[in-house]
Amino acid sequence: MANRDYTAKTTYTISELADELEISPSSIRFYEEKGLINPQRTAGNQRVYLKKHRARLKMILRGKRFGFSLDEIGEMIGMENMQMHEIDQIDRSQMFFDKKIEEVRNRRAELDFMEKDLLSFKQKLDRRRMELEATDNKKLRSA
Amino acid sequence: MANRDYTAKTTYTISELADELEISPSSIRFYEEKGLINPQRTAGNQRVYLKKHRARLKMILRGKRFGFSLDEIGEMIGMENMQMHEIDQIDRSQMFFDKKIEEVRNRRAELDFMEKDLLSFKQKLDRRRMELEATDNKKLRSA
DNA sequence: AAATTAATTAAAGTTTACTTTAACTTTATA
DNA sequence: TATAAAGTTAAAGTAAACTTTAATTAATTT
Repeated sequence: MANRDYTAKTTYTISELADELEISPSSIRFYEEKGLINPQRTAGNQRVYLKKHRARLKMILRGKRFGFSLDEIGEMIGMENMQMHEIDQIDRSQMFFDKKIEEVRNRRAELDFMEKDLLSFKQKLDRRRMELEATDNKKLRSA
Repeated sequence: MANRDYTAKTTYTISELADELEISPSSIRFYEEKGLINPQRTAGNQRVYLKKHRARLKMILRGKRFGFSLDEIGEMIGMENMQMHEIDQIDRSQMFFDKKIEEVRNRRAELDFMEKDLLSFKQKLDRRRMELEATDNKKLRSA
């Protein structure tokens, strides 16, 4: 296959990624400091990000939105990259992930409650709106 | 109806609520300072919480777990309690809640991604486990 | 080649959400 | 009724997650 280059983007500078993910370059550097991501470097020492780094960052942001702390996210990443030499070690990690998966599933139920809270706020406004409209109509008729 | 008292609990001290909701009394005081809750007081100035305060606290905690900041939660509560005198005002508030409800709904999709991330970590471990077991069996046979 | 523009680091600063402390008062228990 | 346990406030302290700054170097544009 000769000379294929569909100009598909495969590397990113820090600010390209920052723009795309709507976070600041310093946040990305901060995550690196915390050991959550390890980009390559150019000859001149500037960070170069590949698809996998972008995917990793997206995962970090999802974890954050879920409510995991950066330390927790770091723990997961650490386990993912760990050399697993013993069945026991694997079992413990599996249990760790089972717990996290359950947390995620429980969270779904909470979202339902949250939605109910918000809908009930909205309905309260609806009722108030109908009252107001009734009053306004009365005023209009009597005018 | 004479003398009914099913000893059903209708008031709480700060530490009773704190214990039940698994937060510290100071957190509850902190939420009060932020204007998120307003308990009654005893003659001796101690806080007394009713069912509605308990419900309010639960809502605050749900909001927090969702990722709303205390300021955002305060904004919602403020709108709930606001005197709505104008249709316009109501419309703006409705739009506010519509946006929040959409956020909650979008979050459900993210939970699915999060779960996928975690499941894929787990499967990686599964594969590693099978490799390890195969190797161990070989060793056993050759021993 | 000169001048922007973007990147680098280390360190200090900021915000949010609490927690702790201290000095004191109220309520419950022995 | 004395003692202990729980509550009160204001103010200072803390941890996490960034952000800002400053001094410097690299890459891009004109």
